[in-house]
Amino acid sequence: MGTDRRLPSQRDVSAVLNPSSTVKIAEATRRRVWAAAEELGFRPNEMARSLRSRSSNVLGLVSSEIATTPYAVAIIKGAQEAALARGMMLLIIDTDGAPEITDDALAAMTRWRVEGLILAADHHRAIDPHATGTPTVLVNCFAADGSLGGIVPDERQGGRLATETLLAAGHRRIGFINGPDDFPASTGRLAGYLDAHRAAGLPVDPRLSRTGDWWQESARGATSELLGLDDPPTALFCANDWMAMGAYDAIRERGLGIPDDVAVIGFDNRIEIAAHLSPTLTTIALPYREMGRRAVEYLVADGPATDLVPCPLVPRQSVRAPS
Amino acid sequence: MGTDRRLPSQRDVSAVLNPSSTVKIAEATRRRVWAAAEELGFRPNEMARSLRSRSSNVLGLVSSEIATTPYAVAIIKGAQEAALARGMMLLIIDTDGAPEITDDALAAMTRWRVEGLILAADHHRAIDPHATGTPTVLVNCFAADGSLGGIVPDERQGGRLATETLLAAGHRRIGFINGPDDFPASTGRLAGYLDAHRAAGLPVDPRLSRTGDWWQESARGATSELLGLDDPPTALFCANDWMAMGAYDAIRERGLGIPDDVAVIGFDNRIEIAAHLSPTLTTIALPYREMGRRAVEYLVADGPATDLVPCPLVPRQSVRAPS
DNA sequence: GTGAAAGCGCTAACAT
DNA sequence: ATGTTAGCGCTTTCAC
Repeated sequence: MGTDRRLPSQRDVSAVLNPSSTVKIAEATRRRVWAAAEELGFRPNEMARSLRSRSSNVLGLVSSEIATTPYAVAIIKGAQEAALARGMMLLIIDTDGAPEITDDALAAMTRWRVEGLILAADHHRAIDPHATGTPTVLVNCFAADGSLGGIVPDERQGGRLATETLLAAGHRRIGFINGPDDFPASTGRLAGYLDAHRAAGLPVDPRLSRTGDWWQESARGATSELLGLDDPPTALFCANDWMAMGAYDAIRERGLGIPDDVAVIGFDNRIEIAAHLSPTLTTIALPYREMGRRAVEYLVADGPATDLVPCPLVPRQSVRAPS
Repeated sequence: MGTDRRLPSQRDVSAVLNPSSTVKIAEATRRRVWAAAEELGFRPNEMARSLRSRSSNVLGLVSSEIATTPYAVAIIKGAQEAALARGMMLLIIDTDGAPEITDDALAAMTRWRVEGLILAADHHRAIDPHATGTPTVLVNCFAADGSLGGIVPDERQGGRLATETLLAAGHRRIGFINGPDDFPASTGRLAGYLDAHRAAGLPVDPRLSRTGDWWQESARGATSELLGLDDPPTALFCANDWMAMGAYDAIRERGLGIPDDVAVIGFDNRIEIAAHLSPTLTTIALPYREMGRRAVEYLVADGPATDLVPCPLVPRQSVRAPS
């Protein structure tokens, strides 16, 4: 019975259980350790591990009002996925937008010695970031002073894609109902609308652009005006799905059909709306999950300072397929 | 110049910075410690603290598909709030419903030595919980074998409240469009519907109850049938907001008005729908945030084994105010 | 290849 | 009221 009955030392156990250890351990020892760990249900204590190795393997995510906003949660989800895939923990705190909670959250992150910090916002906007000693990425927001890298949706590409989708379906007069000027989403989506026209060699009729307030009613009015023009648009690009919903109302009021009389494309892909209007709404999605994922990559691999994530098309019924 | 220049010992620092310490420290020492901590930006290392004190001050929340479901996120939010208020960290992992991720999540929770575990589901249902060595609460779900305490919405009280709201508005014939039988939400809401009738001394006309599939179309059909009856209902209780949306369609098709010809009440308070229909939808809210909050209380204070959280009314325009 | 020993940053028990 | 010391559960030298 040549079985070695001595206990492996602590060091061996550590090396076996720790995939990242470089220490060489005999196969026999490995097996004994695994078997014992299995039998005892042993789980290494992460606190002790972190303390000793002076690396917590923890990333922090502090978000403002994300967890209360139906869709932006996907940012958290994406970050979570990426972190777990790398064997890291994600510490998440949502602040509801309250500054004192943000301070507390940041303090907590420091006490837990997070190795990187993700600051995320519920909608694309500028923020005034606290300086912490920790590597930090911004998601869905950017530093007003440009001091920090930010991962944001490529609004311009999205606006262009929306417009091109309409162009591809044969439309030549495309109305645009935008949000207020002071949102990055508005300026970006407008730029994309213009880009698409330019690329197609088509003139832009300024009378076809209106500004709404992101809400349904404003777009209903704007759509009515647009449809009342001598040479009305045959398609409408609404800068968000709520406004697309308002456009639907106005189009129906005139007894017109979607997509045959007027095609409509939205932005944001709020599926509770987009997938349930009739006809269902073709729209551009905000790549939240991907943004969360990239935030983690950025922190661990030191990615680019600013990252524009493309917004994909979600084709549904409100735009005819190209012929 | 009586200033004491000696450094306070480690023990004093620990006692001062630790609110829960019972050790008595002189006021002068306290001040010196605070000042130094402030100046150095000192933040105690939570890992070391947890390791030594053999208590992690961490709670774990593992949820299935919550972070991808627009509203149930509020469970996480509520739990977060309550945990932070008690100075505890909440470790959150959403599993997307995949069993192997759940196992990983549970293993991670163990390695971080969580002192309590919250298992949450995206909709009210029975689950088959893993046994872990850690105190566990279920939220929005219950153990099929009754082995674990669960915090769930009081569907029955909600169904009763919905029905009573209609009764209070003067309605006597109330249609009920329920979800499929095999959901706790369906059986509970039906029981509440019956309760309200019984309490009001009103008979229940079985022809007024229909079963939908939670989706808009099914309720549209059911509503049409109901409205085609010789003695049609003057009010409709739809077991969720999507179905209320379908009821709206059917009511409009008949040229009837809401709430004057037919009142409608929904359930779930999916605000993206409820607040944006016209007229806006009166509905019953699921108390997700409160449920998350209670889960934490349960774990730290050893609350009741099963907890039914009341569902509040959210009055909007689809039911006339009581006269 | 393996074992022994030190020490991460704290808290708690024991002295003074 | 304050200082000293041991040790939480690991990882990492360092000697063998």
